[in-house]
Amino acid sequence: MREFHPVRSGTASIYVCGATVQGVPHIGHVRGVLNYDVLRRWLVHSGLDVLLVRNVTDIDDKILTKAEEAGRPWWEWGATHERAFETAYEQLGCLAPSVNPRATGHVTQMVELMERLIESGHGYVADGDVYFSVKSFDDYGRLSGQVLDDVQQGETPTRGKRDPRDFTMWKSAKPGEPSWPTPWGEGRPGWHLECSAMATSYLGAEFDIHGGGIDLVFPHHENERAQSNAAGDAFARFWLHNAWVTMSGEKMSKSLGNTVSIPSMLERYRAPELRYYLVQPHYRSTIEYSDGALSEAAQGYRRIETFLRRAAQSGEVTLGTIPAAFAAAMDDDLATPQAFAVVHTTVRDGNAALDAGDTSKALEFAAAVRAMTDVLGLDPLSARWSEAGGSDSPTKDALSRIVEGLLAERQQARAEKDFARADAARDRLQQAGIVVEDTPNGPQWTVKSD
RNA sequence: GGUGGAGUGGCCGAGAGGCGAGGCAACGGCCUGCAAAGCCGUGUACACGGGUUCGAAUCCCGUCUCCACCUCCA
Repeated sequence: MREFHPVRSGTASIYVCGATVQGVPHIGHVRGVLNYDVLRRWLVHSGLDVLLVRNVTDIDDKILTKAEEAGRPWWEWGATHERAFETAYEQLGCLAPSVNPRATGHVTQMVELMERLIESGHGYVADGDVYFSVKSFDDYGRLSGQVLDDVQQGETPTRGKRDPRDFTMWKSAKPGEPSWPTPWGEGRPGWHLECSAMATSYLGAEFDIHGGGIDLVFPHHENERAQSNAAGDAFARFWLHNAWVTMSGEKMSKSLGNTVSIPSMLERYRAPELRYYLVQPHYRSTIEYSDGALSEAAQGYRRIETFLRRAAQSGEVTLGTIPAAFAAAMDDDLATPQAFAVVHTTVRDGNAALDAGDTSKALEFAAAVRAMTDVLGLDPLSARWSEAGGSDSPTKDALSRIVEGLLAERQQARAEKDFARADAARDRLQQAGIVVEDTPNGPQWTVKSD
């Protein structure tokens, strides 16, 4: 951990390894993207102009085999799942990246990088494949802490490799597979090469932060770093790796069949509740998925939401200033758990101020809560999450009239002290999923989501 | 075999030598026609065994258990 100073003052450049678009996104995939979204929002709030590049690996062995199994063109398979990922990110309130480059669109840059590596003796060609010579780069292994001699050897035949530990930058074309022309023949990109090429082509030879999942440390990021540094590019100054979402103690993955897809989650929870669940733990700690923990997170979000709605009845809740404790937490390696603690103590203070009738103080606390949750992408009053957003739809309008009618009857019954009738009205609404709460400003109702 | 990480109260989840982060749940109180929401109060937890220290969840030694990476993976 080191103090963050950007390469170019006033700007932060971030490259994140995005999805290999071979299947539907699960909550583990989204977790990482959410973390970098929070990081980006925080850096923007800190006054930096953030450039965020999130790549799409749209050519890869798995995409080819899965597309073939499904009898679909490989490019359609990739595009379909790319859309699924983008939709999931958007639904959870991730800001769009500055650019989301696809590997297939950057072959020119990859060829250029390989040429530099071959010229300098770090790369070599064998039977149309292009390899990186691991031994030619002294610093190999430093990022991941791996010692070259102790690395377990793969079982794949080494073909033209000079050393079995050398990795493939470019794969020669096989019959029926898509390919692109290079000086060494037709072929397609290797996974490590594409990220090196895309990162530097958008962010320059040296940039600030490179992110991705913890599994990418070795070999992916180690290899990216080797390629770029060996080619003379300073590359990333900071590496961030987010941990997993696990299920029954095991990492969530398609091969284990323990994934939870985003669409199925959103049937049970609202998007900001799921976002709260994934963003609250520290990004470097594993989230052991459980229904109980998720519903607790949803409760936590609702507590904030309820407070802000309550406050909004007393006046306008603006985006206020961020408390120092929150900023200190976020500045400390993105310590979101402590940041959430600050949010909650502010909520408590705000509720207490409301109870005490101190409106101006309450609105001040509420404004601080909005500012903090805004940075976390969780502001309940934002246009993104506020349910008032679609209130003028005919359906909502009709619902609202019926509910208001029933509530008026209930108020009448209450005034007559006919509490049985009043409670019956409330029960009827409750059965329809509508929760009624009495406040000093009269009864309030909300549609409950679960 | 090598590398990295984890084990905290009923649950989730921080912290990192003395002062119990925060949330959820529970219990008691206030408020309420009753609820709900909210507020106040209650919990004495840090895998195990030793040690260092006036004092250890936090440092040291040892042990156990779990996870991840070294093959595609967020």
